[in-house]
Amino acid sequence: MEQVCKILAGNVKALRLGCALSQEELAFRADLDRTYISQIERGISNPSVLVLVKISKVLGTDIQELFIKKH
Amino acid sequence: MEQVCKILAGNVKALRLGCALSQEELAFRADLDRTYISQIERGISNPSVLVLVKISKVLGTDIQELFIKKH
DNA sequence: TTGCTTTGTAGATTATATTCCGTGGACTGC
DNA sequence: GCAGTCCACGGAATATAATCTACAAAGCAA
Repeated sequence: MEQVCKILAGNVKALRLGCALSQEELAFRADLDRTYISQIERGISNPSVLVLVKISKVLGTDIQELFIKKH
Repeated sequence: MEQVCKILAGNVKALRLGCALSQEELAFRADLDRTYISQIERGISNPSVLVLVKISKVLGTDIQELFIKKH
């Protein structure tokens, strides 16, 4: 899709695992679909700002953190 | 719409004016619609990540900057 | 082996982002 | 006055984000 989506993918997955959550649990708490979380973590979707806000809230961080490229 | 969209709105507008660009010129360079730039700057749209990447590139910054709340 | 949980993935549907058309208002300079 | 630029705003059309359903595969434990 694009570089940004790959970065998002890695960060969401890493943060989710850091919280010891399954994709399904994250989806439930963020009021999103499980398969959509899977798409985001694979970098094949182009989510909207509001979706990222929902996810970042559940993961205990802010939306900017999701865009930071790790090393 | 939501708090984050208002922050986006203000930052896009401020950065655009800082570059001395019209909405139309920003839209052209970012390959977006003029009226959509207007919507974003009014905080009434929920743009996708790829749209924000396009805009931030034209404005000479990165996507994270667009989410920083100015005091 | 079996059973359970988690995730990938595809297709069809719904919701909404994004575009495209237009109009009108505020402002500036001539 | 007029012409030109810039922007707010609406409605309709199109593109795509986001959901829902279902099935398969991988991992892990008993």
